[in-house]
Amino acid sequence: MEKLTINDIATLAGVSIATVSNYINGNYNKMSQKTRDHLNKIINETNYRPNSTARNLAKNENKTIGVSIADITNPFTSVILSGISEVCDKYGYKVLFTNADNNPDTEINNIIRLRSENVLGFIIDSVNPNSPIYKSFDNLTSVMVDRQAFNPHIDTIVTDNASAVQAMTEKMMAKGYDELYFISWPLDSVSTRLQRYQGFLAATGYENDDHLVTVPHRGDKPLYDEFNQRIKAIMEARGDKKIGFFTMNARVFLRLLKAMQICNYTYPTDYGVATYEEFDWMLTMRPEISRIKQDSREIGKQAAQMLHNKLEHPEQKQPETVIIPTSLIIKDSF
Amino acid sequence: MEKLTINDIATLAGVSIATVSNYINGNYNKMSQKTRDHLNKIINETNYRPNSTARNLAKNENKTIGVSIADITNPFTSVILSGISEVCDKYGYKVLFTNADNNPDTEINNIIRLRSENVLGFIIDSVNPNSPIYKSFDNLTSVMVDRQAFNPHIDTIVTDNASAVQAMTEKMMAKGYDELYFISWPLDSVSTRLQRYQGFLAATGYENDDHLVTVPHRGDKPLYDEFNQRIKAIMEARGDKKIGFFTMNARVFLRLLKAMQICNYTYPTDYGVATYEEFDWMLTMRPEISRIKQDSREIGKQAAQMLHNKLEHPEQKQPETVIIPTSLIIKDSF
DNA sequence: CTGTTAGCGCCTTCAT
DNA sequence: ATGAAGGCGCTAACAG
Repeated sequence: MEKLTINDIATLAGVSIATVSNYINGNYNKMSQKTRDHLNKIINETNYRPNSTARNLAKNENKTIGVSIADITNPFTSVILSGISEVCDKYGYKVLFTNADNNPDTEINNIIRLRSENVLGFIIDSVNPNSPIYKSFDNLTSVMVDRQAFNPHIDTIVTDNASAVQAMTEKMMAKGYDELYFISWPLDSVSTRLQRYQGFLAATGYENDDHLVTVPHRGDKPLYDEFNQRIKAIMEARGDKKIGFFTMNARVFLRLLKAMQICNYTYPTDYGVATYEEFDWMLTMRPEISRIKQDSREIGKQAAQMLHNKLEHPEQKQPETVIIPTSLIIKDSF
Repeated sequence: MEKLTINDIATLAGVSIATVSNYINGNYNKMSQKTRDHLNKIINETNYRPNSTARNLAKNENKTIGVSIADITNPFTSVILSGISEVCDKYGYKVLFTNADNNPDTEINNIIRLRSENVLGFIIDSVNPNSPIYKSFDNLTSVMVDRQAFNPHIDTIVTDNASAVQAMTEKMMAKGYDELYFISWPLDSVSTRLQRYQGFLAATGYENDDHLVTVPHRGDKPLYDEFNQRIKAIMEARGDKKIGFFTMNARVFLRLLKAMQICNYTYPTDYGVATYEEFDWMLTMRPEISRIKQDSREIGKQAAQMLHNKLEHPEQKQPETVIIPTSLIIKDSF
């Protein structure tokens, strides 16, 4: 079964390729009912599919957007992608997918490949939004998501980091905690981490980093033993101070919980806790966890919608930052 | 900044388009070092990118594979996608991504769109592998993943369902349980659910479905209240029989846990439990959960590898089922 | 080493 | 209502 071309169909049907082309494109008014039916029959029988590469070339358009994802195994990210995908479907964009596996170099390669595919636009969930490669990007054809560059020149959809954390931290403070700690991956220069930490600082008023605990790393490898020691030390030193922790995302939250279990501390008795991110599995924890819920699907949807708008109505503008609101869910974990 | 074509570059450089084409394709032996340098300079300055649509048309090849995902927000699935993506990168395939959001109709549309894109091959994580649309698929260009058709005519990569569950159930039986229940979404005709249930039946020897508990649904909506009642009834009727549960995936496991919490039962005292699937958040549960761990990344990788092999060496063969092994992790939850 | 030319499969005026 | 022909941007012989 060879690949059929428009020519084959034309000769099979005994018409010219122009007529077949018109049929394909729904210009039925340009042919008799008879040829229309005839073509319909032939095309069904032969199961002919026009070559979309040739179509794209001829029309000089390629309704494809490139999506560069930092780490698709992150549940938060996969929900973003579902939002992107939904909106792209709606507008008829194809989605060219790449995944960087959290590796900045892979990400750069992905971007380069996407570019050479002549995609119409980009949605980028970046490992490192400050990478020089984005300097060459055009705010007319790209949208970034989640992590933000220090000096963004591309529209970015982010979740509400700082003020949500600030609000949650204030709730904790209102419960009379003597000390609050912010637990995080190494801040490095990741905007989401920094912003969340800023919110924490704004609420607590701490003026140095004594209450910042990051999971130690050797290279890429987290050193959980050291982390556990650190937590243990903090707990043992607490005396009769009331002590609480805010974890910067769900994974860190799990690590904290684990560290606490090892030395037999339980919340909310021995310590209070709240976290950024919400997942299903939190629903079965007792007492329930206070948490900040973000609408990741909405992030994806807005990113795709915004890109669509820009592609339809190109207009050089100052880069914009859209903040998707979060919701505070307060339970009895502190 | 207009789109540059190979022609523009040729005139700019004062050479023919053939030379430019050769340069683009790395055939440097077909030109002098001088023109090579010259072209290099021009292309860098102009930031020229060859139009990949035109290239694909000219070479009549399109190194793209279409990926149809049932539900990308499922953590299990997103790991599969990461495996697919990794191997596709390695071989230089682009990934055209679609997501069905668990909707069979959306899935069919996605497949149709993918097809008209003239992708080289398909990897399909199907909502409904028995859909008639797959009848028209060719085992030369497609691989399915996870769920399996009753009468597969396409190679399928699945996880070890039946025998893993059987092994786990046998471990439970060895602990002297008087009754074991299999907790699941409605079996419908989903192969993974059926196979896991078969494993359960094989181990227990139950000859009817009295020990199958599915989460009741009204349409698409799960009726958790009814489910909770059902669990409660089972627990209250257990007398002093030792009773255990195997949950068919992590989400159902969470629902069972929740139902148990509502009536204040805890494992392993009041009941025993084990589940299919492993996720990070299980690590903090006390006692730890006995579980069946599947290597979903490997599923994705093998699917992509297999597709690649088929595309390179087309050969009509009987459809094959590849079973990726799982590992039993036995803890103190039963 | 470099240029000419005929396609790749389809679209789109412009005639008929 | 239908057909002929040029063109989309690039590749791949084949000449020179």
